[in-house]
Amino acid sequence: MKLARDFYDRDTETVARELLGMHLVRRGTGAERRGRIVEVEAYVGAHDLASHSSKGVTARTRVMYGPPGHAYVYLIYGIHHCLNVVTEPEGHGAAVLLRALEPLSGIAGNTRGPGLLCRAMGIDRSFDGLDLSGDLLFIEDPGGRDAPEIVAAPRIGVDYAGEWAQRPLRFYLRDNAWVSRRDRSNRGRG
DNA sequence: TGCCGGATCCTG
DNA sequence: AGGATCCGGCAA
Repeated sequence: MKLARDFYDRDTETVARELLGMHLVRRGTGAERRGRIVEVEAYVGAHDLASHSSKGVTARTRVMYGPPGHAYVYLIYGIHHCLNVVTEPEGHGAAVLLRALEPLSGIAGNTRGPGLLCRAMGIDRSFDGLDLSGDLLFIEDPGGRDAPEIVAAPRIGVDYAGEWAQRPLRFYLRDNAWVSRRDRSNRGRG
């Protein structure tokens, strides 16, 4: 069933881990597009120097600081879109970046990587601020699954963030073929 | 108002 | 290894 707002209104690392294995569902454009979330990153709040919210409340981060259970979508390098889901109570400035999907149905193209994920799911900046309790874009718990084996690793592309760059806030399903990058070292399981 | 650089991806 | 290509954030 569709995840309710209280799922998102919790500790960001917990939400990130629990999102692994959930289904991201996109409707409103022909056949339903559905993929299994296999890789995420947690951006835990304004004190997290890798997070856009560390700049404070601005036009761009307004949605991140808004209520949980909404989409935060931004444009990166002028080309690609990235999809996040806002977590924790309003005013906290935290979100989980969805980095890769295992295609399940209705998906054409690559879903390994946040930009490719958005392209395959038909998500752009018009989705910024969208309420995930609606029918256009939401996350569903497929139920009936065992607890997945999760690997924790440093986040990708945040080397500018000092010690926060090293924090193991990237999570993915161990041995899943759809994860965007393979680690050389399998550190930080958990 | 101008400039710098990025939570990426593709090609060479 | 480097280019694409837009816009947010900050300095002036």
